[in-house]
Amino acid sequence: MRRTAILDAALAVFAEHGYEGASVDEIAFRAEFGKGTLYNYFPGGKDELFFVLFEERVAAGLHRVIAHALPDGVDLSTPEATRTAFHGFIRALLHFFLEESRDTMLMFMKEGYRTRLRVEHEAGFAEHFAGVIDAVARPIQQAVEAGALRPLPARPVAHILMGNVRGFLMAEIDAECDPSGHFEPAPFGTADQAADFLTTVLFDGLLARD
Amino acid sequence: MRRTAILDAALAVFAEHGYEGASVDEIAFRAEFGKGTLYNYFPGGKDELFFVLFEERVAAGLHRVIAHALPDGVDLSTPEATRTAFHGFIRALLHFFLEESRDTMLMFMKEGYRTRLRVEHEAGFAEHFAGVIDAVARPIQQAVEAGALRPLPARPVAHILMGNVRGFLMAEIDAECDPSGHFEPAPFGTADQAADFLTTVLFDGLLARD
DNA sequence: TTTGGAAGTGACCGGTCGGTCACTTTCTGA
DNA sequence: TCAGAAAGTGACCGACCGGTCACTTCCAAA
Repeated sequence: MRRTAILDAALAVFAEHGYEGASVDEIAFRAEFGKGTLYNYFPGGKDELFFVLFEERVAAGLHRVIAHALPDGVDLSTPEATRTAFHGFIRALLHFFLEESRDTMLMFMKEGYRTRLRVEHEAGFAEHFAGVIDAVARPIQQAVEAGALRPLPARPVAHILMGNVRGFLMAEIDAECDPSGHFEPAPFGTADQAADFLTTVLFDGLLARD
Repeated sequence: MRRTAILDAALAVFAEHGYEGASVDEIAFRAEFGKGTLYNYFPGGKDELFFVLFEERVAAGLHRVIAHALPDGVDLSTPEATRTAFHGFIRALLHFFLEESRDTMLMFMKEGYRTRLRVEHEAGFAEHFAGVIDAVARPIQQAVEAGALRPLPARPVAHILMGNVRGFLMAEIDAECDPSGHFEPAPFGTADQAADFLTTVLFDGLLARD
C-alpha cells in the first residue's frame, strides 16, 4: 500500500526533525517515491500528512490503549481495584509509546503544541484531544461515583493523568538526546518502574501516611 | 537599553510564532532597529537570541520564584507544613507564568523541547534545567528526610511537580487558542483553583480516604 | 568646526523548501 | 497488439529567510 509507505516515511521524518524541520523531499525520498506521487495521495501536502498521522497513529493508538486497559465493565468499585486498573493503564500507555511505536511518541511529544496553531485543522485536532480526555475521564467519573476516588472533577483529573505520562516521556527524550550525561541518570528508571512511581504519586499522594 | 529592547521583541516573536516561525526581520522590526543592529548586539543571530532569552528570562525567573517561595529554612518538618509550603510554591509558579510574564511562559511551553536539539548550546540548556530541578529537589529531599513526604527519590518527584505545572499551562494555552470552544471550559479554573487542585492530587493523592 | 570611529542600516546573497505540471511509464481491456 | 487512462516523476518556480557588508548617520573629543 503506497499510502501506508508514505505515512510511515512521514512519521519517521516528523519524529526525527519535527514539523518545521521535516522536508517533503526527504519524506518522498524515504518512501522511495517521487514528490509528485506523494502529492497524488496527499494533495494537502505536508499539512495533510501531519494531520492524518496525528489522527490515524497518535489518536487511534491512544484510543486502542484506553479500550484495552480500561474496558467497559472494569472493576472500579473500590480504591484498591481502581488503583490496580489505572496502574495497568499507565503501564500500557508507557509501553505503547516507548516500545510499540516510538516514532509516534516522538512526533506526539515534539509537535503536540502545534496542533493548536493550525487553524485549518483546529477543529479536527481539538476533537481528537477531547475524545481522548473524555475516554479517560469516563472511568474516572465512574470511580468517583463509586466512592473509590476523591470527589474531584473527572476531566481535569484525566488531564493530569495524561499530562504526567507525557511528562515521563519528555524526560525519556531528554535522557536519550543527551549523550553528554547532563540529564542522567534517567529520572524514572524503566517503563514499569515509572508506572509504579507515577501511580504512587498520583493515587497515594506524596505526603507521608503514618 | 538597546539590548533589552531587542530581547523583548525577540521574546514576543518567539512566543507568538515559535522558534522556526519567528523571523529575524520581524524581531528587528518590532524592536524598531535595523537587522544589522541586531547582529551587532547578538552576533550569534537567532540562535543566540533564543539561548539568551531562555537563560535570562525563563531559567532566571524560575530560580527567582523558587528562592522566594521555597527559601532556605522554610518549615518542612511535618506533612501539613510541607503541603502548605509547596502549595504556595505551585501558586507562585502559576502566577509568575500566567500573570507576570506570559510571553516567557509561551516561549517556554512552545519551545521547551527544542533546547534538547541544539547541540551548540546543549550543555548550557542542560545546566539550566538541571539547576531548576535540583533547586526544587532540595526541599523535597529535606521533607523526605524529615518524614513529611513518602520516601521517594527527590529528583523524580521534582520532575513530576514541575511537569504538572507545565501541564496546567499547556491546558491554558489550549483554552486560550481555541475560540471555537472545543476545549472549554478551561479545565482547571483560575490559577488559584488550579494550585489547590494540583496540590490535592499530588500531595493528598487521588484515592478516597475514609 | 572638524574629524574619526562607533553605531546603525537595509539591499542583497546564497540556500532551502513547499508545491506544480508537463512529461514518462505502467497498466488494462478491447 | 495497441490505445487511452491511470500512476508516477523530478526539474522547476516563487517565496522566504538567516546572515553579510558597504554605506550612512551620529556623536564626542580635539
